[in-house]
Amino acid sequence: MDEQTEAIDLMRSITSKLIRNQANTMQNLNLNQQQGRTLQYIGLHEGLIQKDLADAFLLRGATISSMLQGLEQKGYIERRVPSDNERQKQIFLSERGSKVLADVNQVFIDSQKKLKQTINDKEYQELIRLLRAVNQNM
Amino acid sequence: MDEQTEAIDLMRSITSKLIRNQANTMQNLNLNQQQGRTLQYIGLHEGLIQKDLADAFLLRGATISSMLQGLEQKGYIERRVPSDNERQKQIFLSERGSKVLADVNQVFIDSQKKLKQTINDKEYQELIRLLRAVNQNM
DNA sequence: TCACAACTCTTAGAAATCTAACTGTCAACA
DNA sequence: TGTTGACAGTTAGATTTCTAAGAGTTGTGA
Repeated sequence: MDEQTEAIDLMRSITSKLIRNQANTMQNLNLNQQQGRTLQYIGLHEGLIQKDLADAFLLRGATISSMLQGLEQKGYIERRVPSDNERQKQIFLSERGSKVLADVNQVFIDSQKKLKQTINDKEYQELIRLLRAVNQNM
Repeated sequence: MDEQTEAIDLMRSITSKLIRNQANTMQNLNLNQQQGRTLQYIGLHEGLIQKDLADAFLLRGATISSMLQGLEQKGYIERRVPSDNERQKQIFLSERGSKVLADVNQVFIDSQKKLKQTINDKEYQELIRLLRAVNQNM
């Protein structure tokens, strides 16, 4: 592997494997990875607006718009225009969405468990520390 | 951040930022990130067949097929059926593809430099070591 | 040898994502 | 108060990626 790009090559490789591992289960839930991540984020920040999602995932507003239309059609979320600002739409999980979210969370938890098993506990703690620093400073 | 999924959340976050950083330059080259990665891989393994790409990137054969049609239309690659196995197609960079590849490589090198600057040298070496181990054992 | 499975790639059609342009709402300030 | 720019979200159309099904080629075992 080329040393000049090894770090990002490794991250991409690991990410691909994680997505592949999750693919089967997510497909049973009728979601792709991005939709699953979005449901998770909504669960943690109910009432957020679409722009918050665009910022969190570094995606275009139009992409969020389309994705949420999909999640709304599947009955996983509800969108409401707040009375104090008619430009925005607040997003909430539906009852059905909350149920699916539990399954989605489990998929990601299992993924992390799998990752954790590849190195020992001390190494894992160090990896987390380093990734935090990288993420924070980028 | 949820501890149960923090490792994968961090990796996804960092990956998103890398892609976002590269987006402008890649767009000038008329390529997206996946297409850039594919050109890199072809450059390193000229004469490989489509299946090799599907395996390397954990993508479906159909996806590779479509993507290569795009790269072929743009004149960046050539595909040839080898005489000893008519099922396959070997892939080569065109002259134009080789030129673009130099620019693409620079984008990824710059990305890694940016990542490297977020932590000190010793930490960076340790990060590489840990990512290698994770990637290998997954 | 020949039937059948495996392999490699393609196509068709659906879904997701992107860019660019647009609508409607709010905020700032002369 | 009225204009102007910023903000939040949508739509249209192109591109990418996916799944499912299919075509042609090769390998294998009876």
